[in-house]
Amino acid sequence: MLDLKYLREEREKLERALKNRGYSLDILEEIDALDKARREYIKRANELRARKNEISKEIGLRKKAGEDIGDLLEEAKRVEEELREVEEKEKETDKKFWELWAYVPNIPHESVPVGKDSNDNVIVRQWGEIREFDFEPKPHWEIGEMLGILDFESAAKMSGSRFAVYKGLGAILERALINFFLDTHRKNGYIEVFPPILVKPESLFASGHLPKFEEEMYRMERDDMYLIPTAEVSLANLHRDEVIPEEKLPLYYVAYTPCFRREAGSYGRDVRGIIRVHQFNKVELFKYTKPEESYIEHEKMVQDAERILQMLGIPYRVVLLCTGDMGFAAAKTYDIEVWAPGLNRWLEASSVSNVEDFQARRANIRLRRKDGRKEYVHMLNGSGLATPRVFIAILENYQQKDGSVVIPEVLRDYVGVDVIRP
RNA sequence: GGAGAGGUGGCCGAGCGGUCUAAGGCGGCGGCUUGCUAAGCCGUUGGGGAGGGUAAAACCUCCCCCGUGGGUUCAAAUCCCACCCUCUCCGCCA
Repeated sequence: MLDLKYLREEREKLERALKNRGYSLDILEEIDALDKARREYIKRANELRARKNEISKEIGLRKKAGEDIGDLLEEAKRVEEELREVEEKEKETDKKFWELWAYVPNIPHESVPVGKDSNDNVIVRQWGEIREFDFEPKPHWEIGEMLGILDFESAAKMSGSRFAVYKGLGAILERALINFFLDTHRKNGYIEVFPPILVKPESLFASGHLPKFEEEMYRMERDDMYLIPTAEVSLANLHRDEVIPEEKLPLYYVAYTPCFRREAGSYGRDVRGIIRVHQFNKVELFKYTKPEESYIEHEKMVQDAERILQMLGIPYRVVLLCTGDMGFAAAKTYDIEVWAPGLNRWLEASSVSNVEDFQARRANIRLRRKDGRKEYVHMLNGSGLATPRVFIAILENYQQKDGSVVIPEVLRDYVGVDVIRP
């Protein structure tokens, strides 16, 4: 949620931001009108309540003195009547106003390129040698099935499409990745957290996933709980309604969780393999920072995620998303894409965003300056990393002509073997 | 799932229909005193909103907030209803 100053005082900035993101400006008129109306109602209601308080106080005094209070009771009735009317309108207007305001996305940072869609994203850097194959590299699902470490048939039987069963060394490799990610980030100063993955709607509102992305999530109707689409949700709620002393910032967190996504609206896309599945594992990085430090911390977070891929020897590129391609809550986002030779394409393995104070305002998380002043903190999130895409990259980049897959050196202690053979 | 207890300011804790503008304590901050330290004394100390004020602050006025939402009343922390959360015990289960 944005600061209301953008609506009231810095309207041009807001309009430019919406335009650059490809949003229509139409709702702004309505929001603006609602804001003005609601303030009028607040003003009138406050006046009436003030009078009401006066009357009550005077009744108390007069009663004690044994005087007549008939005229006051009458006035009180009139005031009460008008107050009810005004309060009702106020409530209604207020509700509509905040509903609409909650749909307004974050303002992109000035360093974000203006653009329409992913074609306008900017490749910032690329790392690693793209391997030349002396045979036709296979897609990961073929490798995985051939090695007996991925089983899509059984997965479809128990859960339907877009699920995978990891077996044997496949299961071990998956677990190895999670542990390797967690261990590495922990050594870089992140506090490890294992949060709930079933959360209340308020938590999703705070992280910015509700109300806009209801369709993307699995909901437990009986208890009105949701399965998290990312650990960002849990980590963004870790300090909800808290005031953090500035000397405690920045706070670094890392969490492994399963993530659940309905993938509504992507029917028929990436249906094979584990590119796009309903349930996957992800290690998430999260930071709470002072506003003046968030962009430095953002760069550092990207590098923390990149380091993992360097250690694994997987070629990747860092992409700066343009205004039209960024997520709702983000002010600036870098994607890290890994090279998948079997698919002959780049796959997003991480998305690292600075949401500035957008979530902090929704979650009410502030910092206390040394002089006692309070400000909203800046919050950052980034995958570090999502396992399926890395799993794919390992299988496809490290595949050998005989169908075996070499395990990257840093993972060998975790997996227990150097090569997965047919 | 059953039974019970409880949710009040940063924390502890009183209050049970009208100076609650929430006692008192602890903590924090400022000061005084004290040759140091401990202690003592005085003062101060919540959040949100609307309006005014300012270059921006400071500041001023009013309103709301005692778990949440309703209700009763001229008047609610206090009475009534519903819900949420926490804790204890029992049952069931991983």
